[in-house]
Amino acid sequence: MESLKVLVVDDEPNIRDLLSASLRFAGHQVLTSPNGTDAIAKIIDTQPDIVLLDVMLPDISGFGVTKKIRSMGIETPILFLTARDETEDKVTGLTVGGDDYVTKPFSLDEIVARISAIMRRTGKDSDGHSVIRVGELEMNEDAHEVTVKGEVVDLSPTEYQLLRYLASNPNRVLTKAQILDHVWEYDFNGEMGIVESYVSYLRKKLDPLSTEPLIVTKRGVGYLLKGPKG
Amino acid sequence: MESLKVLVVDDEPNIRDLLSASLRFAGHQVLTSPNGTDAIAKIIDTQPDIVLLDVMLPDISGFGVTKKIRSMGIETPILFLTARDETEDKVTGLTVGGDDYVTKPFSLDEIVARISAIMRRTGKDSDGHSVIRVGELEMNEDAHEVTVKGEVVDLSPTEYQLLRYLASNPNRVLTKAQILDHVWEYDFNGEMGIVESYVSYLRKKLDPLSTEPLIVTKRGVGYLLKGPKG
DNA sequence: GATTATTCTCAGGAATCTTCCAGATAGATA
DNA sequence: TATCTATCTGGAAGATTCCTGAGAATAATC
Repeated sequence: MESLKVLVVDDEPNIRDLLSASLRFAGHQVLTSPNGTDAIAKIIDTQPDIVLLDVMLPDISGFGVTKKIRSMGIETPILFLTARDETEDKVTGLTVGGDDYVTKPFSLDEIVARISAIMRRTGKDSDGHSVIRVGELEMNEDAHEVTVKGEVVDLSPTEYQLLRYLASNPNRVLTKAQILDHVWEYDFNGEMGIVESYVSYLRKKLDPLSTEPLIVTKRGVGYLLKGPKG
Repeated sequence: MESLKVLVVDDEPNIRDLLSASLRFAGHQVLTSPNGTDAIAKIIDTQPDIVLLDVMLPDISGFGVTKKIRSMGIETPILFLTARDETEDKVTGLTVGGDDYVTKPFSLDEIVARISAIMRRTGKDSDGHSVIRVGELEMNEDAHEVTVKGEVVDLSPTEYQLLRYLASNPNRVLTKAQILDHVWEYDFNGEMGIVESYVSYLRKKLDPLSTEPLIVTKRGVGYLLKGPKG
């Protein structure tokens, strides 16, 4: 994906920093804003490609910000961030067009993936490759479908996200800490043993279909997904 | 469908913004107008392909606008927006020719579908494919008829709209929030559980006729309609 | 005005998923 | 080889998500 200009709007500095770092690493240009009024100004001023917008803001709510900018004819796609227990029902009428929303707490990889999905749908992403392909493995992001040598593999949500993270970094060792940070929610409080468990789950599902093991353990370091070359 | 020039006339900014965003995403060019006099001027000036016209306007009523422009020989098709409690007789007399009307509150997908229908009827849309075909499923938009392997399936209005939304995005996961925003009315204030209910209804009607389940649940993500190939 | 159809909510239960634990296994080191 | 450590994996509790039937409220139809 080409570089995008992303505006992150959230009153919690932690969330802003987390998202900024993650999105910058994904190759995007990031702007941040702590409240609604400032966000509106920045949107008008800088015309970002996409806005990550917290619904709960100190001054104007995320919904208010949306209405305001839409009334000015600005069609920038928005990815809403909402608390889980909050308003799962009040999204109606807001995810117009290509918009979407994720619930807090989210995983960083989830955000990056959703941004890609939105940009693909709005057609602003030229090389919209919705398929990740590594050797015999294929992940269709639109359909959320995984195949190995054409055979469909059924994965749970976490299994899917883990595999996507590995497949996005083929032939590269990823430490358990990195995996935990990318795949699990940012407030996850558990041990790294869970990564081992999920790698095990993936192997049990993937290896019977592949000619050689896809996920390789680098003892003392981490894991990597084996690609065709390198 | 090719790109259309649409004029949205409504005094409520919210409605204008909602429709603008939705129609722009559908690939149309959108102009807006807050009242009757301005609308008449814009119609003469810009010659839109279709007009979305609120009946209740602060100055001249939607009917007045219609009479005015028709008297000038402008035959642009009109889609009236009316409040539910307004008498339907009033409207029906005026929806001559290719015109149509929807009651507020409406669902965004309904509007897009009605526009397609009008353009097909008035013959201005060349490649207007009035039949959605996904695998064994066929939806005839003109006749509002659904068949699976040739067998006719009887659907309620909401069931039909849900299926149309799914069938318009085959092999693509749609979240419950997205489904709610596209299929249900924009001021719907209910839970997402209703999407589950209607998916259940659809499955009960469709699956007995199809060789394999059409609607697939992507746990933790949403639903998708399975098409013939990847 | 009565009957039927539809919409929507709710709640129990089923199915699946997440997480942790502990014993088994394999690799590294002395 | 013996020992230590890291990793693997099965099991199980608990949580989450999804499905579906039942019923009330509303709208459409005759």
